[in-house]
This record gives sequence, structure tokens and C-alpha cells, in this order.
Amino acid sequence: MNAADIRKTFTDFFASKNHTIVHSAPMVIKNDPTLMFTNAGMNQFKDIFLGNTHAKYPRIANSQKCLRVSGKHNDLEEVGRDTYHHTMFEMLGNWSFGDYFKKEAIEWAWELLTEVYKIDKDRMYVTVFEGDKKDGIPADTDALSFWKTHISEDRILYGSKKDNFWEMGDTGPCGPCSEIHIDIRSAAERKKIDGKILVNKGDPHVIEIWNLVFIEFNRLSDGKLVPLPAKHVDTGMGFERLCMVIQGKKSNYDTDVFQQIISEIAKQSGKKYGDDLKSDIAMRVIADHLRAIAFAIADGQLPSNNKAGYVIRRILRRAVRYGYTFLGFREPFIHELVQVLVKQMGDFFPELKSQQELIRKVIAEEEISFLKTLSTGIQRFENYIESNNGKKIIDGSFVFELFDTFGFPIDLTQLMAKEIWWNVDMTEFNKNMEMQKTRSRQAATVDAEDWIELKPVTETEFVGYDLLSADVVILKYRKVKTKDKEFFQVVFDKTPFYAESGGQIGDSGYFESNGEKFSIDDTKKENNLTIHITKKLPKELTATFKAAVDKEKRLLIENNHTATHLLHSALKQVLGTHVEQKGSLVDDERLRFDFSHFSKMTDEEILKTEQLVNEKIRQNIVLEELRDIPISEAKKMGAMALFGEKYGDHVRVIAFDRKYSIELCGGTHVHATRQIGFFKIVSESAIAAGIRRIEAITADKAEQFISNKLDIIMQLQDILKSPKDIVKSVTQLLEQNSRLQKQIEELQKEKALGLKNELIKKIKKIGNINFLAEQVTLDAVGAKDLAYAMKNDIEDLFLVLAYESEGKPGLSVMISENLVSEKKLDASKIVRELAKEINGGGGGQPFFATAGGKNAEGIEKALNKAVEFLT
RNA sequence: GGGGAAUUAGCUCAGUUGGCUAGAGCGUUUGACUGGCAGUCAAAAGGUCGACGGUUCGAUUCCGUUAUUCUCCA
Repeated sequence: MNAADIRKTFTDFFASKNHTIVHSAPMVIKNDPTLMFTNAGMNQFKDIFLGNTHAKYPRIANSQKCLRVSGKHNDLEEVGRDTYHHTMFEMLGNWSFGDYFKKEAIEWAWELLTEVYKIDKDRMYVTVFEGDKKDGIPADTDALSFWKTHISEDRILYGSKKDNFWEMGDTGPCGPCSEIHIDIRSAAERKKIDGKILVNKGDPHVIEIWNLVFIEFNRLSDGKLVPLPAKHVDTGMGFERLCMVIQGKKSNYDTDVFQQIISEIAKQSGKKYGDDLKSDIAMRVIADHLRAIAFAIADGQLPSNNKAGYVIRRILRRAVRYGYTFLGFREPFIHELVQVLVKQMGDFFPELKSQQELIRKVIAEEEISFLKTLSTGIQRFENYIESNNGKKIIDGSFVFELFDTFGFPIDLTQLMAKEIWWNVDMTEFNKNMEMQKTRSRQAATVDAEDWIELKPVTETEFVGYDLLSADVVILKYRKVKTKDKEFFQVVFDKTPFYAESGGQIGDSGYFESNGEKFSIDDTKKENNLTIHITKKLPKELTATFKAAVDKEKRLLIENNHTATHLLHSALKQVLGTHVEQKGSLVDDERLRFDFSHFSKMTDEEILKTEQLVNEKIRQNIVLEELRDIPISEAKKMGAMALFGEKYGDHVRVIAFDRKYSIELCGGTHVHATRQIGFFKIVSESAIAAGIRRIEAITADKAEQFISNKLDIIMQLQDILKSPKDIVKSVTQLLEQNSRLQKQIEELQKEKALGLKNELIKKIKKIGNINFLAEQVTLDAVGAKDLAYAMKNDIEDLFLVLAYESEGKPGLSVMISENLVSEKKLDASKIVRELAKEINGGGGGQPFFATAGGKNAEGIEKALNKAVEFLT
């Protein structure tokens, strides 16, 4: 069975058990501060388990794209070294939300594995929870007795809380779990050691294949467990592992999921997979990481310099690094593999296929930039070796700097050091690393107190589409302390405040009761919970409050959000249908829209886009809002969905003329487009390969922008005495100007020459030195110019110039270089001496120095004193 | 969220106890050589030294704030 068949068999099987098959949610997560990427199949159902949302279907099954780069079982640096860990993987799962429980979950898992996939029963073991005295939970005898009907008791093992009790977090839903393990070792090995002993011991060939979680408790913040009214099933089976088992391989990487990619890498590098451990690891790393990056980009997460985007960048860089070190790649190569991946997975994941070109370009760009990072790192390394000639040991602090600041991989540093028989001070390096870590940890501690619940928490009703103020009560609140801030998070039963989402910033405003008014500074969403941020709490918490959104600000935000939709459609018309939204920011000041497009927009294209948007604004198109319609219907209407939508069978559709703009969107919009007034693009730029960014403004901001520009033109016209053609007249002026400039320069030269000649006449010969100390009516720069000019003309010069500018006295001393060396004269020292007379200080070089002071009366004295330095 | 670094001519970058009236290579323009292409030589143009504020007689250089980018940690 090939991988595609195995996947299909899974979904078909659960469909036959009355499960609804849903799509994989995007791998990139928005609106959850605790998670950047989907790391388990259950993520998209988290709200249901938390009780924030109701389940739409009682039974669900799917294959979910997941990404794991850190965590207790998975460290990015370990992926590829073994044969069964991955960054990106598919998790097959089935769920029950308050429907079936342990009996069916166990029965079906067993049926699917043994009867459908025909896996040898003799190789399987299962584990059940042994109970925990501290928590006061008994052993999972239910699971045990269900298992006994399928498998002999000596193949059932007890697991501790660590392995067999699943918790989502410190608090929240949790429960015992039951794992199915499989032994894929050879017969000879199995004879030597009983597979039972190796379960959960890290043997790569005795592995967990399916985890069945039975969610039946809720853990409170004091650590107590209470039974849940509705019990859920949450299962997860690693797709790649399953393929390995069914295809009779010893490594995930030997399955058809990876082999095509690996053989392409082998071809390009001229090495054979299986020949050498190090190059094998490199090929596995690259094959794995390619999948992670490609899917992340397809889901809308581009590599960038922070947060989720940086995680993606690092995964890619790790792949480049392995290719560079172990396979000898010196040129970008990973982007060439994209086509192989798309050929293989593009059918089941159409998002890969539709964005193939973008994925390729983005990866290529990133590869180039990392290869550059490597070469600057090598340069720095070589400079260090040269300037520490023969030291034979590289300072830990230097290695750390190379790593921490310039991103040069530590293992490359070690490799390069080894090649020239140098050592690296790793103790010092690790010390630096440890310091960095503790510093970060300290800064990251957000001290959130427990939620204080005033009323049972239900879903907060959002009324902000229709109302800007509402009577609300507080459901719960908590105090949060960060390093330099302290504030409260408040949850209402309903709210007109829009929580930051989909690029639109959160509303601000206030809530009040009994004449007491409290500002709401921001509104955020956490796990579907709308959180209002305020600095102060009312005394009477149980009162009914009037919660009101800052109306003006909201209107401006709506202008920009609707304009974003109009722009999106306009771009598709002007540039083509390949334009896809890649990011968006909407606030009360401006809108920022990132989209896929491969070349710089021309001035005409920008103009055309603006014209189209403004035309739509003038048409005063009325908002058509379909608040709760099935996603299938929305798609039929042609709504643009972004990065694939999260599961949920009802969505909100926003249309401004169905033929023009129709999008799935949760944001707030104007009632009719004329409110936007005017739309103006202020910049168009590149933010990544194949991605462009437009920044634009609307309404009074746009009006202001235009009137400022017009004002400049009016002023110009005024200044130029209203010519017919401003451009022509300015051009003429510029020409004239440069002509005059040259004349002035000549005149100034003449004048300076005059001044210079006048001064030259005053020069006194003292010994063989040409001495002059004079006051001039120049400023510091003029004096400097003059001094340099004099130096060029007069040999053996000793010149002191004094001047007064802006009421302050200044001195400049210029001494010919030959005098400096022959007579050991030092303008710097001299000027400091002279400056005493004007209550000042100064300095400079031996041949030229300046000083400034406060006492202009002293100028004459200073000039008189100058002659003393000649002897 | 925290730490480090970078930002200098159209491009790639030099420029350390703060003072050499800011430099190089490539590119651009002009001129000469040549039948043309190309090339060689010569010359020129081009810089608010990211922005703002401070210290100083003087800041590209030191300090602070900010923007953008890079990078490591959480």
C-alpha cells in the first residue's frame, strides 16, 4: 500500500463509522499566544475541549498537518539523526465530543490496525494508565477490560502518569490515555529480547504508533481534578510511522513519503543514500525540513526575522547547513526539490500545488541569504585566526559572538577549527549561552494570577457588528504583571469590542458604572475568549456596566478594512488572479497589505489600482453581510478564503458587490463604501521574494496627504509667480542655479583669494617662520577653509585665526607639517593654551586644531599670546 | 518578550583612544584612442554617514530615544 492509499483507508474507515471527515486545519496558528503552529491533531478542536465552543459534529476524523520544533520529545537539532522524528508530520486522528468513549475507541483502533491494515497482532502491545495516588485517580480498569477482549493480558502494560496521562496544560481538560505500540524488529532480535521490555524505552524499532486519549477530567488551578460532564475521545496516529510499519520498512525515511525527495537529493549531490551515516543524516534532514518549510509557506507563514516566521527560517537554514557541510552544496539547491514534493503531495494538499512557484522563490531567496551569512561568518573566523596568530585556541566569547550575533552555526566553527588544528573553548561558550538563557527566561516571566470567576463562563457574545456600546457584566478577570507593566484582563458576558484578529487591531474605549469610568486600552483574543485590557478595576465588580467602543477610531479602522477588501479585488483585476493575500494590518491610521506578485508594480498599475478602488468607493456599494452561512455555500459564491479556513461549518461572508469583492472575514466594515471617502497608495515595496507590500491611507488621512501635496504645488506656483508649466520652470531654475553656483564658487574663490592675499601681506617673518595671528569675520567652517587654503600657499606657516560667531569666540591654529615635525610644534596643545584666554577648551591634530570659548573679550589677548609659542 | 549587531555614493563595502575639510571597487556620464563592436586610458558627477535629541570647541565615531534589517535565546 502506498502512502496515499494508507491515508485514504484511514478516512474511509472512520467515515464508515459515521465520522465526519474534515480538512486539515492550517499548520500556522493565529489567535493563540501559547502556540505558533499546530503541533497535534487536537489543536483545531481545543476550543471545544475548553468549553468555549460547541462541537458541530459529535464524531470527526482527519489527517492533520503538524509541526514540532521543540518540546519534551522533539528538539529541532535531533530531527534526522534518528529515523522516526520529524518537524512536519501528518497526524491521523478520530474524535468523539461527548459521544462514544473508551469501548468504541479501542475497538475501532484495533479493528483498523489488525483487520484493515492487516498488521501482525503478534507484534503489538498496549499500555493503560496505572493510576496516581497523589492525584487520587485509580488505574484505568475500563480501558484494561476493553483491551482484554482483543488482546491477551500479557501484552497489556501499565504506564505511569508521565506516559499515560495526558494534559493540555497546567489546567484544563485531561485524562488517561492508552497507547498502542508495535515491535518491528527482526525475528532473531525478537527472540533475544522480549519486545515487551522495550516498550517506551526509546528503541527505534519498538515504537508507539497510536495514542488514544480519554478526556474525562478538568484540572483546576489548585491541582484538583473534577470529572467532566461530557467525556471526549482524542486520538493521534503518526502517519509516517504507520506507513513504515505497513510498508515493512525500518525507518520512516525509507517509505515512499520520503524516498522520492531523498533520491532527488542524492542525484543532485552525487552521493548515494545508505552509503555513509553523515550524508544519510543530511539527506533526511533536508527531506524533512523541505516538507516543513513548503507547507508553512503554503499556509501563509513566510520566513522572517521573528516569531513563527523565524522558526521557519531556522528550519530552512538547518537544512542548508547540512547540505553545505555533509553533501558539499555551495549553491542554493533546496528550492529545486519543491517540484518533487509537489508532485508527490500536491493532490491531497492542493495548497502546495497552487503556490508552488511562490514556495520555490521564497526558498531560493532564503538560501541565498543564508549562504551569505555563512560566508561573512567564515570571513570573521579567518580574521580572528589571523589576528590571534598561533594561539591555537579560540575564545568562547568570540565563538559565542559569531553564533549569537552573526548566526554562524557552532558546529561549523568547530569543524573549521579542527581543520587547522585549533581548539574551541566550549566551556566559555556554554557559559555565555547559559547567561543568555537565564536572562531570557527572567524577562519572559509573565506573572498572571488565577482567573477570578464571578459568573460561570460561557461564550462571550460579540455584538460589535451592530452596536458600539452595550450593557455588560463581568464574567471573570485576572491581574497580569510583566516586567514593567501591571494590568487587568476582563471578560464580559457580551461585548461590542472587536478583539485583534485577521490583521484588524483590537478596539479601545471604556466601560462605566455609577459615574466611574475605566478605559479599555486594547482587546485581544485568547482561545476564543475576548479579553479586555484595563489598568484599573471597579470597586463594585458585580455591577452592570456600559461598555462603549471609541467610535471615531472604530470608524477609521472600518474605512481601512473595507478599503483593504476593495484593494485586494482591484489588485486581482489589475495584476492578475495570481495575487493572493499574504498578510494584512488594519488600524486607524493606515492599511498594509502584503500579497504575492513577482515584479515591482509600475506607476501605471498603481494608478489603475487606485482609480479602481476610488471608483468603487464612489459607487457607494452597500455592505452585504452573511453572518452565519455554511462554508460550502460561501465557497460556491466564490468567497476568497485565506490560507484555508479552520474547520467550522459556518462562516461570515463580507461582500461589496458580489461580482467585485467577496471574502470570508470576521472584521468590521463600513455600511457603504462612500464613507471611505478617498483611497491613496503611499508606498509599494518588496518584503520577500515574490511578495510585495502596499501601504495605503483613506478618508481624512488621504485627504490630508493630497492637500499637503497640493499645498506644495500652490506654494511653488506662488513662489514661481504662476508659470504655465511648473516643471519646465523648475528645470530652468535648476539649470540656472547650477550655472550661478559655478559663478559663485569662482567669485568666492576670488574673494577668499582677496582675503587670503590681504592676510598674506600681514604675515611677519619671525626667524624662518611665517607668522600671523589675526581676527577674521568668518564662522568656524570659513576659518577652517581659509586656514587650509593658506597652508597650501604659504610654507613654514604658523597661523592663528580668531573669530566670533553667534556671540561665542573661537580659535583655529594651522601649522605647516614640516614645522610640526622639525620644531615639535603641536597645534592641539597650543590651541588649548590660547583657549584659556577665552574661557574655553579645544584640540585637534598636530597641524590643525580648533577651540571655542565663552569670553569674547579675550580674543585680543589670545592673539597676542600666540607669538610666544614660536620660541 | 529579552540580549547582541548592522544602517556611510546607484550597488558592495573601508573608515577605533571623537579632529586626516568622508574613501575604495563596481556602476553612471564625458573625453581620447579605434572603421564599428568591445576594450584601454583619462576625467567628472554622485553622500542630510537611517531619523531625532544630548555631551563637546568639534560627532560618521560617544550617550539616549526611535525606525528598519540581521541574529541568538524564551
